Amino acid sequence: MKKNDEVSAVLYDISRLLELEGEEAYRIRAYRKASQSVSSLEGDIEEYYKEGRLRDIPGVGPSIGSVIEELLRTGRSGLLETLKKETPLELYEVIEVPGIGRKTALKVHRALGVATIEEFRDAARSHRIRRIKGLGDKVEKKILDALDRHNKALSETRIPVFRASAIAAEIMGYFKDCEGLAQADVAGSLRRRAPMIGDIDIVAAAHDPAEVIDCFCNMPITRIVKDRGEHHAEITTRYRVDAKLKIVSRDNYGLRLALNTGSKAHLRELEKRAMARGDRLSKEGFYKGGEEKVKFPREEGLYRALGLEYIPPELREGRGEVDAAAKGTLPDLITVEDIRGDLHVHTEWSDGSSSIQDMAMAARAKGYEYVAICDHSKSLHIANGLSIERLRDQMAEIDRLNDTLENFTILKGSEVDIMPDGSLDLPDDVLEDLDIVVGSVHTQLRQDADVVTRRVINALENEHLTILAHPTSRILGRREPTAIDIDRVIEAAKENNKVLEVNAYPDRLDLSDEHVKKAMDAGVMVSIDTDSHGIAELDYMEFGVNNARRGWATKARVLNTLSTGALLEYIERY
DNA sequence: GGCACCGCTGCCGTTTTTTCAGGAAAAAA
Repeated sequence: MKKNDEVSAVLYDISRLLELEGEEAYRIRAYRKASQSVSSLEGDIEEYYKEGRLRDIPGVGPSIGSVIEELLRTGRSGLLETLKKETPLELYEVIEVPGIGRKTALKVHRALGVATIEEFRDAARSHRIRRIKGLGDKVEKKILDALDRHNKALSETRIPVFRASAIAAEIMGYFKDCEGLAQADVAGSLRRRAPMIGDIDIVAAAHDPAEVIDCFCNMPITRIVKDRGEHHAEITTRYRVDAKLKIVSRDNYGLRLALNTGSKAHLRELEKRAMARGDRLSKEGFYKGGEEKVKFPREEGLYRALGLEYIPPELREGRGEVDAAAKGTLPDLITVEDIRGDLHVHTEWSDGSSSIQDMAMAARAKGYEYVAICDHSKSLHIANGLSIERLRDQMAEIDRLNDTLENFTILKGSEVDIMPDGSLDLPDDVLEDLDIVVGSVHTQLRQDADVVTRRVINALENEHLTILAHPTSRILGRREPTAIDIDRVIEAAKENNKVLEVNAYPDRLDLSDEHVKKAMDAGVMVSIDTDSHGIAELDYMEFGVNNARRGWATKARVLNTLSTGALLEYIERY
């Protein structure tokens, strides 16, 4: 298999150098695709070569085929070597930094001979970049800021929860075939459904611990076994995320699961609670009256012993959940089953990939009563935003489709851009003909706090707007939220009876859990919507609901738990 | 540069605005 990786790496390097040179995009993409294809190849590429089947590999044609052939025959690539003479490969790392483009990087490289990220940083710090013709102090500062942000991003080793969930599901799938296993659960921050996950914690009980450890260390996704003991193991997966397994006793499984689920702040609260009741809870276990050791096969028993309602994992963040559980005032959390429709989805009319009808059918198949088609409005050109005329056509199309549907309603909506001045991208006479208006900020994301806050509040004061979508515009791990003052936004939503979205798109989760909590505390409604751009993405709902649960959201405060009639009435009223 | 589906070809992601610098890069879904 090593040869496959080697070939894949060479093809990838070629694609990067071609990109640096400004080669035609499709040629770059062809090499990249071939690289990907070779790396995910099941068989040995040398076998393909020997059998003359290289071109059976998807993305490999005559040209790339001969590059691979040369590589396997001589161990070298003439094309790669020629390209390397022109441009150093390290320069590619610079253009990968968001905010520094290819031409700027090349210009700096040619003027100063610098190539690595460190050299660029030095060049910017010593003000050598501002002296290059065509660049100035502003660009120099931009480069420095971009490199700083990049540095911060590199030290972030966590991954978004939806990716961690998929990896954990894969691990649990392998466990099914492990005979020595009695029981296993995901624990840690993933069980709490935190937005970003550092590593995947798994707690298991075993008939045969050695076999289970073996099983874990020999999974197909295991790349490196970092640590291995009689009752624990730690691996790095091929997704570069670590997974830890702890084998615990069956009779105290519940307590161990709770201790391994955390959070630290939550456990500290539990320990304090135990102490106040004359008991003791620690890593060693639970001691009734400080002396008698009590075991809990199930978590519920532990919480009961502490005189608490059972606290769902999503709430275990030390944000007052233990007090609430003691008083019996924990929120009755929203569940996926409570959701009756999706109020923010796209179709092929703008930048989605499915038709209106397919989105409607898929939504109905999920058991929903309604779906709101909210394609982009005219100003968002990159997303193929709808002109007023096309929007009118779409509304007519939805009317036609609704006539054919029973027990399901397609709502006419728009994800209308909130313009930099706070006005909406559609005139009132269009807005009032829509069933639902979802407003979003997509441009000018770097406005000052006061400007962007006023902008959004202005939109919230528009009588036609129903929902404010992804209120902070954050993209997990990639883009910081806008400088918006969320407290003022929540206040304005309250005053104007507007709904704030919990965008379920997995790298948005916006509102954040903390912001959802603020909205709940303020008595503001939220709507959990997927922002789907195709039928498969309707399944993102689960991540939005999990995120809302972390923010203590209850069914009563989630707009899209309403029936179609109640929903339309609600929109009409406010 | 690869590929699909027939011919010697066209498609593969796109378009506009903002920003910095004086034409061009970067950002937005």
